[in-house]
Amino acid sequence: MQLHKRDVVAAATALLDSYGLADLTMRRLARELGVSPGALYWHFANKQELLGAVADQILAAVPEAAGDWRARIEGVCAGLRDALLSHTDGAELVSASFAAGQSAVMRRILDRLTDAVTEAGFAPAHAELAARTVVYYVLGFTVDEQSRLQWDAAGAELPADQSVLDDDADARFRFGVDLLIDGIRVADPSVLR
Amino acid sequence: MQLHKRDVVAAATALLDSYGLADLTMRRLARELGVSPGALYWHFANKQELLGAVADQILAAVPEAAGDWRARIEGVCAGLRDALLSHTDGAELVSASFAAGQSAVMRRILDRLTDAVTEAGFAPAHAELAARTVVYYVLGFTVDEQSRLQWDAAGAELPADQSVLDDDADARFRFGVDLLIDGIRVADPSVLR
DNA sequence: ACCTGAACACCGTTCAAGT
DNA sequence: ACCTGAACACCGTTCAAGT
Repeated sequence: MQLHKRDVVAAATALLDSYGLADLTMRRLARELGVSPGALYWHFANKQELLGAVADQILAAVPEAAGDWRARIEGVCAGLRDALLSHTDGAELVSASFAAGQSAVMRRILDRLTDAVTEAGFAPAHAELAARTVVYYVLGFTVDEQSRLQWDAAGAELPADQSVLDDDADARFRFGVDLLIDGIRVADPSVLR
Repeated sequence: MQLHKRDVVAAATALLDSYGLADLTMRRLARELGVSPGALYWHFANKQELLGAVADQILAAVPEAAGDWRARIEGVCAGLRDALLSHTDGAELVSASFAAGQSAVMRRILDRLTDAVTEAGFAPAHAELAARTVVYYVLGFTVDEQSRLQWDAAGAELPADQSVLDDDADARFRFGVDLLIDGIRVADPSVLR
């Protein structure tokens, strides 16, 4: 039967979860699907475009956030991080696809953050810059966190050292988000507080 | 004559500047140096380690920054961005090497930023988190900026559209840095204003 | 329209053997 | 100690030809 885009993306996501980004190759994916490597190029222009589709599938799990601008920023950040952490190398893949301009969903998330910052009182151009700063933080933090997590999971068997207060990754993550929110709160001239 | 680490790094940097990161391969580098590919593995454990050495060479141009904590953060950020922009794909290379933990100089830059944030009144653990946030911003912004710059340089010949106020990249960059500095200023409980 | 087969032009890494 | 030669096990992408 025919090969459809969604089957390809589903198989790619399965490959990612089982073996990681380095083993997500066009040839291996084709083998898994029982087709020749060339077949994939009927459905996707190149590997970047396919990875962008996988990134968008991962990001589909990020929920809409409600509340005031502050709560919405916090919600989007937490949801984004959770989505990235639930797939092997998810942060690295989405980060690369975003940088390559291949993730439509990431752009929508950026727009939602821009809206929230606009509500905080920023002019549109400045709001997008602030929203980008938030995205860079979430991606950078989570790429880092996930690489440590995956390194620890392979072998290392937790050294159980300074891992009581220090490794509360959630709290560390929120600390950075709050720093950015504080910056947004005071940087805007129209808000006194 | 013998091959030395610094010759290898110099040739790699030249290759990067001329053809970009995608064409900086172990085989091509060996060809350029007139040795067999295997020779490189006597001097470097693997490609990641070699790229880390190239990243550190690029980062050697980042100057020490003086002044109060605020001026030092601004100085390091500006110096870092300048260093990245002066090599083809410099931001992407350094970003990847930092994420892979292969850049010793990037860790020192992080330490300098941590010192500055500590001087602003943060406890060490929080200071490093804030410093990381700054690094994620500079890397994210500059990867983005450079990919657009290089895309425009190839062909596109400037559309000359909304590129008067909007594309003042320096100002856009400083806006984000200031946002972070504002966040650092207010997030700390011991500093009033 | 959709896919195969086969090719093109490469990769990173290893390692016995040489000097 | 330092490097060669050759191999191993792959890559992404293209494209005539088939159905």
